[in-house]
Amino acid sequence: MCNQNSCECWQYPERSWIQFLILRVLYETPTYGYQLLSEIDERSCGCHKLEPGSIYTVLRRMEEKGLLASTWEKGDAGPDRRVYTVTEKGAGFLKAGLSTMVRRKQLFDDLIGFYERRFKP
Amino acid sequence: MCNQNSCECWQYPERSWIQFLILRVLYETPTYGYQLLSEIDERSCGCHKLEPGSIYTVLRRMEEKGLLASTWEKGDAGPDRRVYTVTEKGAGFLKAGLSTMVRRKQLFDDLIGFYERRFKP
DNA sequence: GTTTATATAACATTGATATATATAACAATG
DNA sequence: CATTGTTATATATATCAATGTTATATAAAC
Repeated sequence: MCNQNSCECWQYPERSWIQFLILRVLYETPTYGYQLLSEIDERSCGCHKLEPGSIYTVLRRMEEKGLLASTWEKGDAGPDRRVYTVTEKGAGFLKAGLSTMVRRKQLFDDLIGFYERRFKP
Repeated sequence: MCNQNSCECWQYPERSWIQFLILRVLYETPTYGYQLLSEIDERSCGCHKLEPGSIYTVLRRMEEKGLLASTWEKGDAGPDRRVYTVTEKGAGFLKAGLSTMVRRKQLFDDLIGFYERRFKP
């Protein structure tokens, strides 16, 4: 099924799905928490709504782990924003996680196929 | 991106990924924990190895939640086996979860595409 | 006073780790 | 033959760290 038999990723990317989403977005465009909320909402077409409490907690913990770094910036309006960028470590984490996801793609597709066969309305 | 804007699934299927794998297998062929270990290992090509301690804990909790039901059966060899089947509630849970996964497919594919563009060796 | 923006304590869920138990089959030993 | 030890099969559970949610609080700018 897969083309590799080993898995160097130290954890299940499915478990930290949101962290990979966040890293993927920040990798291309560093931004701040409040913006990420709508960004992720948009990209997932409303299927992946996050509460503010979730995103800020996750962002803070990711910075503690050294996956992200932040600086304060003045916005056009409203209070200052904490802008996050992906660190080198964060990029490595993202790469390893996505690599595992790629290897799992067929397992994922199998689940989709199963749904179409058995449950599709 | 998605074709629906709402999400009736009460939780992220990514968070309980393994539970959906288990339900998907048991839905077609009821079996016991030890067998599930190799079944899932095989289907994921060794990318999704589970320790016995994980599968039995998950199975027990899924039965507590009413997603699975079990009966003891004698095997050809070795000790008796606890064979699990998917309950009606379990099937509904599986259907709802997979339905959400389908809606997330494009988000998933976007991550795969991102990997190919940015990281592929 | 509404929108924008961040913060955090407390919590439930999840799956992993480590460890324990028990049965059946089989070979070796006495 | 009977016993012993080993391996493969099979289940169980306590404890733990990671994860994301909930609820709530704070504050700046307009």
